[in-house]
Amino acid sequence: MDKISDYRVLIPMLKEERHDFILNEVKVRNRVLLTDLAVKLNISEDTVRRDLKYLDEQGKIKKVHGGAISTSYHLYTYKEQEIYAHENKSVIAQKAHALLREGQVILISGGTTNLEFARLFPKNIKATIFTPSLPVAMQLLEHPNVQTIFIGGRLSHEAQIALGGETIQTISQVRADLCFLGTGQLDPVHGLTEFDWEVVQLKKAMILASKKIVSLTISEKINSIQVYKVCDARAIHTLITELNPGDPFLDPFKQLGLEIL
Amino acid sequence: MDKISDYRVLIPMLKEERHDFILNEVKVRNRVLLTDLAVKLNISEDTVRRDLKYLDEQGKIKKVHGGAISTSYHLYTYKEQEIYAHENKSVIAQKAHALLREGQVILISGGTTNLEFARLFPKNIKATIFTPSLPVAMQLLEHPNVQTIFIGGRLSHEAQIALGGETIQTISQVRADLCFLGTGQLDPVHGLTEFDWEVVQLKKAMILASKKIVSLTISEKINSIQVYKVCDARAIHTLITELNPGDPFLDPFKQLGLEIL
DNA sequence: ACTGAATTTGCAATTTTTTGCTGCATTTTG
DNA sequence: CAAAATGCAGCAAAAAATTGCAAATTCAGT
Repeated sequence: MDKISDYRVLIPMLKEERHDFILNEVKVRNRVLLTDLAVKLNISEDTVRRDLKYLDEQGKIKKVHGGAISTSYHLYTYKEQEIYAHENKSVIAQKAHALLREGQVILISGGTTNLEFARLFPKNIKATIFTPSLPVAMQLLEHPNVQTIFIGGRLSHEAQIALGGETIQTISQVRADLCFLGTGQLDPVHGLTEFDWEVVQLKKAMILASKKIVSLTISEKINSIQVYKVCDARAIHTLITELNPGDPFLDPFKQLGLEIL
Repeated sequence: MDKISDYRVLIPMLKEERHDFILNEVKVRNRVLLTDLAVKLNISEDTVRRDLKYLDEQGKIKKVHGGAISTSYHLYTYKEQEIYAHENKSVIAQKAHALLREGQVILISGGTTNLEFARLFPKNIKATIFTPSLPVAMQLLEHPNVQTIFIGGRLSHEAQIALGGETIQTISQVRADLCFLGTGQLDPVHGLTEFDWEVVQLKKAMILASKKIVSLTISEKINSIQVYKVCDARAIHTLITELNPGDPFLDPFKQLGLEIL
């Protein structure tokens, strides 16, 4: 992020570029502060104000006192309990874009980080995505280039995902290039763990069905343990957190041979 | 971890964000204390008071001494204002309650009327419900007594339902007591018709899988025709509209032997 | 390359909005 | 009934928005 903003300070942006940048910021963060934008874009607050006003008139964003918020944000019930963690999850979701290739078959499990990943999935990449998560599927329907296949079965009220024998049976018939695995708890020694036995079975099946396992994990879930084990940490090929890849906090996983992004 | 919590405190919230936050709090716990909100949002109680006053004037919450409570549970929950002819659909959904019995196995297709039916499904009735509709499934998850089973498959971007061979295959394995069929167009002579061939296949499968077919139909969809035929009007056992059962408009269906509610 | 119009951008002065505070009225609670 | 808690109105400081204007930039047409 720092790299990018430095770059931005030196080169003045065209109006259209600014607009795109602002729209992206709003999309990713759901809200932006006017002052932040002025600093990031290295232009006066007045210009930002004018940009926001224009984008508001276009209906692209909603301008409010002190900044702007996403218009689509209110529509669907997207309960974002912890605002701070949401920022991190957006960062993680965007890092994960680096792994995507045209035409991949992808498995995505549940969880709010994966939901964020689904929301921010690049609009221009074609992919076939299997998921047992209701909210993830809902998000993916917003992406015209994504072929979404819901893995059916008995739905869990709390987790809002399909669970049970039929679901696992269906997953076993899939061959995916990538699997984005939601993280319960992650520990270098005890691996990936969960508190729900059925979720463990589901995730095991997803791992078996995929060539490459990616774990999107906010750092606060690292170094904690739950009762049931899904897999060893080694079974995860790529670990993506909101931290800098060089952060010593992640060293134990690096030593296990995981790719860190 | 300290970093994160400090970070949260330092970021000022926009007024609209606070409003969203408060609405969500009210929705989740039905009541909120003014002092709690002031602490959580890290602003003065006066500001919270003003926020609550504003939201009260908007009718979103009810302000009471020392905090606020939820007005009625269904105000902020869904985009129900956007559902066309919502009033009528609510009436229809409630009439349909008369058909429900404890422990039934039920099939529900897509459509906004069925969505409304799912939303208003009696909280106290136990049932097992199969559906290929994403929004319907989401609504059903709010009902603890309902076992929801999603019929998976390739998802249609527009209709937000699962379609295709796998979906139909799964439906064919179900034996349901009741099937609530969303209506494309309904005509006494030409029967139930749709403009999407795949949806037709899906509905045919649902009809085969159910003992009794119920059609929830707003009256304006009656006496119009589309290209593909799902079934004869006679195949429908019970027709529920927003009209009075004795309305002469419904006579043609009565003569065909349909039960009218 | 030069001109001149149109657009864009930044600046300063003014207005509006937001927010916290003080003092006082009102309600709740023991 | 009295003490504590809550609500309310007005006020002032800070932040943000608006307005008018001038400098800078872009760009078409010579």
